[in-house]
Amino acid sequence: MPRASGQIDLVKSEAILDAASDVLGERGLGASIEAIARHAGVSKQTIYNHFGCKTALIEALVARRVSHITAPLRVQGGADQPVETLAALARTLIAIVSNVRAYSLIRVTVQGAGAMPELAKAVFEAGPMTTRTLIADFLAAETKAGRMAVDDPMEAAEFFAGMCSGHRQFRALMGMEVSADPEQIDHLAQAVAKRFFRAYAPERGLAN
Amino acid sequence: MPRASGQIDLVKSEAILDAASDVLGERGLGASIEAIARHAGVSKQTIYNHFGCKTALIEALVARRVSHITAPLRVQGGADQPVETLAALARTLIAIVSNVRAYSLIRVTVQGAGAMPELAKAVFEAGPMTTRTLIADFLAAETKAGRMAVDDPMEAAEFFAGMCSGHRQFRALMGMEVSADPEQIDHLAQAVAKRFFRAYAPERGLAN
DNA sequence: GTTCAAATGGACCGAGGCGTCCAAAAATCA
DNA sequence: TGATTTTTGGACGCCTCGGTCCATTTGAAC
Repeated sequence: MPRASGQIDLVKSEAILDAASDVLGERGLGASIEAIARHAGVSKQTIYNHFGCKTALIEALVARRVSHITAPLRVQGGADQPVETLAALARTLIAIVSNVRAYSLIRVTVQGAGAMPELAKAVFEAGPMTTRTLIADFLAAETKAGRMAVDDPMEAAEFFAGMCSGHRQFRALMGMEVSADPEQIDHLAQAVAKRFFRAYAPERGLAN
Repeated sequence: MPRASGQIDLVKSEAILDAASDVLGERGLGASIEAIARHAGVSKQTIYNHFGCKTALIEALVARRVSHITAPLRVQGGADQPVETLAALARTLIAIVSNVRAYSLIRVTVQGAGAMPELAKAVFEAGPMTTRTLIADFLAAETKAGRMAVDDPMEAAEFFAGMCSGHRQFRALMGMEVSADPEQIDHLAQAVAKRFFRAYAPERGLAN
């Protein structure tokens, strides 16, 4: 019997998505399908065989990346000192925000915001939004345990995330350099945690 | 005698820049010159008479907007309660970040980051960077006066700015809705000021 | 009203991109 | 080896856009 129908090469699919991520990240939404095909070592027609059209390709790309985003954000509980958990959280967040490579997706989304708003929403929900709720949940729990005094967890989570990203997000979006030195990140994360905890510490027991 | 040479209509120039701001903000860098011309009520050729080429038009647009950005950021000193000044500052910052119209420029810059990096740098210097130094200066002064205890003013300024922008910047960049209700903004600004001050208050005299 | 630059609008060119088509080659299973 | 599908690569149509050209109109200064 011949090869069964619909057996497109999944490895090629991945390669195409990788190439799309690279090329789109570099040249933006204006990057041509041909460029992606070249970069993937694949013919243009194959891309159309796999994805149908350019927007479908981009949607697939975003969908795949989105599933990666949520992964490293699990709140690693355990430490009974909130400051330590906060610092760990901050370290993760800052690392994410400093990872220039991850911005290919976001830059594409920003560009395409007008043409495909659902995409922007999906990215936002998968990224910043889930992050915020995760942090908020943690803060609420700590408050209930009496270790912190957070009146509005969602708001506070936003403050926390904002402190972590600062201008880094902006810089990265603009294609400017962003230092990803682990030592600096760690220092920054500790500062964020210390100050944030101080801002929301219970009345007595102000840890330094 | 005839009209002197080089007397292009400055009013038209402004109209073109306004239109460019609108259309580019809506449709992104991909917006056509013709669309801008239509929106400005001007012929395409006129745009070329005034600006030469598309990138020059965009540079002019950015330059004009950049001069607007810095304006409302003057630190209005006077209040001897740092919290009040902080709140005023936060209100201004949040308003800026919530002003969706202002993002036409930024979105264009993000898109063009690859093609014209000097532009991105100029926007960054004029906007976030000067903001940060302004805030840092204020914090340093307050610290010197003993009303606050900021060890690293630049870092703290970044935290402050981050708390103000939060996800709003991100959302706006993605073309999503951003509430600009003055009442909400005011509430948020007060929360930022209160928490930030608490994070950096001198050892004694923790104003609630 | 005369004069000359600026503005108009519409045709035009060339480049480049999306998406299609197709015939030949490669890969897969029996 | 044979049947069948995918892949390839290149040509093609179509469209949009940046930018130019030009004949005509508008309008400001004299």
